[in-house]
Amino acid sequence: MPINENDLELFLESTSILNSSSQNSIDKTTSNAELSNIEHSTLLIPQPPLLKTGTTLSELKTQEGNDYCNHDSINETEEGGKTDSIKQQEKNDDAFEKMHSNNNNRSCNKNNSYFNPMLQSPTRMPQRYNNYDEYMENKIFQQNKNDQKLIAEYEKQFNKTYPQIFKNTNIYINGYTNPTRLQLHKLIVLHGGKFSHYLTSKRNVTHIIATNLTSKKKIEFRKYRVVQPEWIMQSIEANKLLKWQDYALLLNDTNINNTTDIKTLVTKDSTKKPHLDCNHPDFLASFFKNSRLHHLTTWKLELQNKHMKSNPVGAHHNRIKKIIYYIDFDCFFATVSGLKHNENSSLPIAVSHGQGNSDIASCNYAARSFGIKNGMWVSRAKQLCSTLKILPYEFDSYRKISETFYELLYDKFDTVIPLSVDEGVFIDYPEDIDYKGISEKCMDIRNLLSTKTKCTVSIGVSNTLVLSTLCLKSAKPNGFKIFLPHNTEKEAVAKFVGSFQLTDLPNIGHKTADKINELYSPSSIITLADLQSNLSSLSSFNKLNKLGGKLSRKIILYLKGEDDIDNISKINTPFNYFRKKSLSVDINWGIRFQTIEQVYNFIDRVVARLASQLKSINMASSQYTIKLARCKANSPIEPPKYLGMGLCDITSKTGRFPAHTNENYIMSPEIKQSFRKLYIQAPISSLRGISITLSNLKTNNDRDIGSMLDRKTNNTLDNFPRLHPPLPHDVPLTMSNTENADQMVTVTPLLPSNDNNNNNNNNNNNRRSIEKRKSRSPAREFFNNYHKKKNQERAKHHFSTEIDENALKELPLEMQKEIQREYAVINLVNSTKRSALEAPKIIPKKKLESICCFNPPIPFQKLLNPKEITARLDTWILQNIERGPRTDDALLLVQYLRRLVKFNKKSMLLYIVDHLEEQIDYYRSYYRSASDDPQTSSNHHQMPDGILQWEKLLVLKILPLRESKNRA
DNA sequence: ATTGTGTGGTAG
DNA sequence: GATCGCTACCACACAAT
Repeated sequence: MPINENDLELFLESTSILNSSSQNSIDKTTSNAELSNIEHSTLLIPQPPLLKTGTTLSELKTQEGNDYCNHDSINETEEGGKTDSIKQQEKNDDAFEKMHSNNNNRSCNKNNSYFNPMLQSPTRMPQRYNNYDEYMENKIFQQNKNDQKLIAEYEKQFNKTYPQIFKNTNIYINGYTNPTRLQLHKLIVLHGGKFSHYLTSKRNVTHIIATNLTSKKKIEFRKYRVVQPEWIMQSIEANKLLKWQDYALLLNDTNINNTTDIKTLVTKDSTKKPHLDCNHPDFLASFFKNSRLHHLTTWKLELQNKHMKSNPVGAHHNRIKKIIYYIDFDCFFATVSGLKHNENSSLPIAVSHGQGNSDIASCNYAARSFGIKNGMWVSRAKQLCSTLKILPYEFDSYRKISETFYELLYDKFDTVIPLSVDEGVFIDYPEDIDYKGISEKCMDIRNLLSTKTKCTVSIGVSNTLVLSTLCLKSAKPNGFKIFLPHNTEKEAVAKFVGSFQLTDLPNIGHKTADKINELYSPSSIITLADLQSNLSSLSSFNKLNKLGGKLSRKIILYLKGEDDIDNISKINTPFNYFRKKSLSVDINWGIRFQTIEQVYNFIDRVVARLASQLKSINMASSQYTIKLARCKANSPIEPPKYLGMGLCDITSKTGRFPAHTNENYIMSPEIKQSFRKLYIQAPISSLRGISITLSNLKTNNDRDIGSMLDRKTNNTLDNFPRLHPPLPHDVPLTMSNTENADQMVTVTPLLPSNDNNNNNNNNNNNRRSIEKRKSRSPAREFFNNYHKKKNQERAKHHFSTEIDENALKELPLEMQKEIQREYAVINLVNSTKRSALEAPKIIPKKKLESICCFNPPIPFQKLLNPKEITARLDTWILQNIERGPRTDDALLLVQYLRRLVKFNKKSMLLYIVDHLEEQIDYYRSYYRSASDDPQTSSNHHQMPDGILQWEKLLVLKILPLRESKNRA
């Protein structure tokens, strides 16, 4: 079978990688071992058949594509993945046929299962077992069973029995061999040998087959019978077991002098717990099981799905009283682990996996008094406090206590927003503020939790999220703080905020804190009070702007104890705020690969995981980002942390799937391709981290929003969490179901090509596109025509779904509904333009009337998207803030707003006016605080005239419009 | 000018 | 035995168009 063009391209590309890496490997830092691995990688090129006797190669071939195939086969090639993807376009039967007649020896690889998901046997995806041993045991059992099955099939098909040459041997194959591992495996098994997939079952292994060993392995294997593959081949040829010594790879006297009796090699480390490296199929699971950070993220999702509720009173939450409780366990992990191990909590305790270069996840306050901090390495912490007690993680307990925590508090508040396993925001909307009641509530909660969980919580209470956060900081540990300032008490607020450190403010981490310090006072460390006093001059204000516009605004608001829009929407519309927008897996620990195939296998596993997660939440993705960490050129090959990533260069690449999908057989090849583009000029062994992100998520069906992870269904219907705000059911939306269904490719990418035009063009187009296509991805190519057509159609709609996605998420729920109706109308209007002119009846009049306010949307300077409009207004205000609005501009705006009133565009009007008010307020408060400051007011920055004019415009012209709407 | 990409930061 | 350095999201600079 000739190598087809696809393969050729792939081949060229893969060899170019290899070339570049071998160039690299010339320099001193690269070991010989790496070089030899690279040479081995050229085994990607199909090899000529070597077998002659015993079993013929053709006999082996007929078994290819058979289900008999190990999921840890190292023989997966990229060509395999690609060609499979091409073939999946064909009927599955055809594909299977071809597979059987496949005439080169890129044999069995697990991608075969991509032909048809149904082919995936359950054994391929190991179930979860209680422990690793159990898993191993089961797996080995399965593999032996498979071996028996294979023998039976061969004997049946070729009607002969095979001489039991390798009886009583147990053979393991290390690394690349020629013939391939799989072929050797079959030969060994057929001729009576046992085959070990893992060296972890070393106690039984009698021989190790290898053609090449890394220096490390040479040492490791020096007591074994390490034999070259020719031993197998020639033994079969000779029809008897030849002396292995003649084929020994390692010339080791002690072994050669050994008796030729086949005796199992018992090694010291046979009892050792098997080491899971990143090539092991269960590495991901085992890593995640022990990763605190992974648990944090998954728990957050779980808890939000299960316990989040939002019962604000009315649409405009910011105008009614709210009491925000920020509740947080004190050094949660340390406390719980301490309880579990009956440690005295007054002694320094920390939670960590290891004893040396291992992160401290949490330490108690006794430990903190020594200067120990979370995230510090144990070795360093022990320098600070030699008596520090290191406790293991107790993930189950953490999770369980967290569950109790939310269950106990769920009914006590109007709104519950879990932020983590150990902390959440809880909100009440009382009619009046009852200080005594609040502090009693705090005490009750603390008592309750302390009796039920034996853990202490701290509580910060205030009326904005920022202030609550700060209150919590000052309440810790084991206390509560209530700070509910009146609107008039600005000074008190400023003073309170000023008493904190830079990093105490949300969104200011150590990097930003350093930056701010550098900006204002490189020599000493400044506090928030320093920052406050610094901000009163415009030049200082501009300094802050170097952090970026958004962040500096945030900080200015925070310094006054006010929430920014981000915080507000988090509180007011949590379900909207915490909608799922992306899904990713990051692994930056334990990543050590030798060959590109191992990486591909790994990517396959990661993508499989992502795909199943996507499916479980009933979503599909159209964009991915792959991010790689490779160790920095001059940093040591092994970092101080065991299997850590060390210092790395990080690069990333985004790409798009041909359509929305959640199938790993579409995603995987694409992502691998991006990997190849990204990971160039570096040996595979320097890869230290991989992250794959899927974004542009879309639900399969907007009305049927699936569960996020394993959401429990014990909630009442009323409180049943939703990821999206409910959509109006009677309104045809822009993202109509039918259109979505077309966009979404969930099962197989087979297309009904009943479009006549396209069909005719296809043949012509194909020839051209093969010549000059950029993408080597068959899936992409396959979709190209389809997608183009789709886009053309969509372009006719003036409004794409993106408007909904981006613009709506910021708005309160009520407004979202209304604006969605607007878009529904817009869409109807557009569709009328397109097709309804010929067939005007396409929109029944009744339907139109049922949509609340059937008026066409009102553009502002040709803009329709509310976010775009406010953005334009923002720049307009910013540019004219000091000299005031120009009359004609102001007129334009007012006219626009009046039109909104006239056509009853309530939500839009409200949105715009509120926004304007907020903006002008923002500048006004800035200039006011500047002019209040005695030091600066004399020099510059009196309240500029422009501000007054803006205010005038706002108060006299704009705000009344909002009121008129209320009356109407 | 708008849109997309790669990078960086933060939180818990 | 070590060790388990995740992941969602936003913002921004800059390039591409």
